[in-house]
Amino acid sequence: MQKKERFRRFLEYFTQHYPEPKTELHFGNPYELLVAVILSAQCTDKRINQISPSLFARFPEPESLAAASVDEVFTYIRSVSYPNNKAKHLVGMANALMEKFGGEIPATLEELQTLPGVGRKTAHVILSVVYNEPTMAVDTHVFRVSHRLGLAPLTATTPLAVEKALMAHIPKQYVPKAHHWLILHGRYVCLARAPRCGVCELKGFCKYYEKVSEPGFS
DNA sequence: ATCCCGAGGG
DNA sequence: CCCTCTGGAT
Repeated sequence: MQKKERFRRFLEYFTQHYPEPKTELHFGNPYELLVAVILSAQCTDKRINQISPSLFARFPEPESLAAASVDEVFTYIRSVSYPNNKAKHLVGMANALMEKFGGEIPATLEELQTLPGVGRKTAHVILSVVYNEPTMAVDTHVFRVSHRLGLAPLTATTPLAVEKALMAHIPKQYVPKAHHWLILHGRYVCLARAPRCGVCELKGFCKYYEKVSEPGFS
């Protein structure tokens, strides 16, 4: 099957069945989203949503977070992965927001990536969700699902390469939605360890299913 | 033992 | 390129 046809069927299916996807992280403003996305690295959204209400109540805006001690922030996020690093990142991020951007969340990839704890993936999420820009954040789900479905070539071995492969074939107006579609599919159907091919509606054009359903596959 | 919406440093 | 960070769920 042609790559173009794979993308067409992928977009068609989710447009039909999940027309308005959105992030499952809970947030009330761009600042809260930025904090939540930084915390979400190598951690489930569910856990972030469990600790974020008390964190946002104590540090409701960049000013209070910038003035906080790393030790106190740590006590709010101790149950997420890498709490020491993330506590430092959050305080450093808030200080950089205050000093360089007047407390506002910047709207360019370059500016966002200057913030401590904000790499290419997090910056793309902010651009996509907050500013609705056609950018593709490639996380572990997007990376895995893109390869399995055959939306990214096996030669795309880095997140950036997968990002370029997806951007080359997804119409701009679908990019923010496609980001969520790939994540949701990875989270609930195309699981890393035990993909639920039995209930997957996309296996008809999935390269991974094509392989695992071969007669002699072990 | 492996995975979860990665980033920073060597 | 590699390594480290490092809690909780499965």
